[in-house]
Amino acid sequence: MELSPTAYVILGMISREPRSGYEIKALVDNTTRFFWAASYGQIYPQLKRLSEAGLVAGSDAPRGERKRTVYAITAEGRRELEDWLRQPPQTVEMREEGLLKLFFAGVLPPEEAAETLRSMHAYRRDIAARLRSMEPDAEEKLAQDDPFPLIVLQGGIEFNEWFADWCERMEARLLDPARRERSS
Amino acid sequence: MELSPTAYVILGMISREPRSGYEIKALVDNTTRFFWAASYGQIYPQLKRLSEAGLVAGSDAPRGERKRTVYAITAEGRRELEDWLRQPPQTVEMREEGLLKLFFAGVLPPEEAAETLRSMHAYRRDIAARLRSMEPDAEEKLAQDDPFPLIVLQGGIEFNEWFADWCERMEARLLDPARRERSS
DNA sequence: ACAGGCATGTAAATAGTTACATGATTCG
DNA sequence: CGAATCATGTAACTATTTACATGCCTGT
Repeated sequence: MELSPTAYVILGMISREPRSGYEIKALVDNTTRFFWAASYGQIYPQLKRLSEAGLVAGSDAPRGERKRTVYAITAEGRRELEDWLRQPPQTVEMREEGLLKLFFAGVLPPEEAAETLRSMHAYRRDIAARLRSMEPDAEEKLAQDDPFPLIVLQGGIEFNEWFADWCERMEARLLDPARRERSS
Repeated sequence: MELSPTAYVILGMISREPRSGYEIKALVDNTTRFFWAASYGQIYPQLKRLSEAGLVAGSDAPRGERKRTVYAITAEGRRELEDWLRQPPQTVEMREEGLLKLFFAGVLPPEEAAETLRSMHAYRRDIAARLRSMEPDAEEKLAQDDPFPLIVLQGGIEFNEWFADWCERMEARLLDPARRERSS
């Protein structure tokens, strides 16, 4: 069975409890978005396909009068998820417009090039702060015996802090040509 | 003028000297690929569009009998490139299947979850080594008075080394539950 | 009454990859 | 001679985003 990575996001998100498409989207936006995003345009059609393939099972779960369908993972779906988790990860893609601009920044005078680094720094600092504010949430998950969301979140914090720090160091190096040699 | 980021990759790559589509692709594969990739299917059609828009100018530059077109940036193209460089970077996308698997790794027993970290570690270590081997090349560029390719490359090395190290630390933490508290 | 969140979906457009086709040249 | 590299391109497919459409429920 060849499933798209987005399909595995869905399977993973319902592996502990059944959820609606809307809830899956909200969860993704609060957790995996930073390294794997998904839109409604992917989630709802995928749920339909996974349901047809027997990897998830939908059931009506209205909230009051508002109708609602939650999807649960099936035994076959769980097998599929576990098989995927056991394969070494393949896809690694990154699109960082900041690094791209920095790469070409020699076209501009140094002061304007440094501005790119300042934007990148501010962005990474903000993301780090936002992730930090999400830590208590993930610590709850740990209490529920799943340490991984917290590990990944702390990795994200550390990464964004490293990146922000790197931007600062490179800005300093850029504005002070004497410091151009490598510090390592 | 609304250009795709790939268009700016092309403009940037020919900002110092004219190049053929083939050469642009090769350059991208050796440099920006790690944070911004481009395929022939994007490059050749883009070159045509940029040429029609007057941002680049193609001219015949055969090598022997083999015909070949190199594209040079025009004054208008350079203006466009510089304007773009002055805007704060927007696009940041990341797809890291490893982090995704790690996020859901609670589904598997710890020893199998650690295997994902080992794969990620090996991958990042190899990338770091490959980038290191590219350093002499970028140091040449610095001699040509453009420090940015080297800065970006060294950032890539540092990032991959940080990531590899993080994977090692998380594997240790995972296999030794006593160490579960945060070290910071 | 209205804003905001809950809830499900689709259509259209854009972006991007992969595979293929073609052919010349260079190096061992 | 054969393999690798230079060189240009397109077609088909897949993925993904964005915008739109619809309507209910809750709190102020």
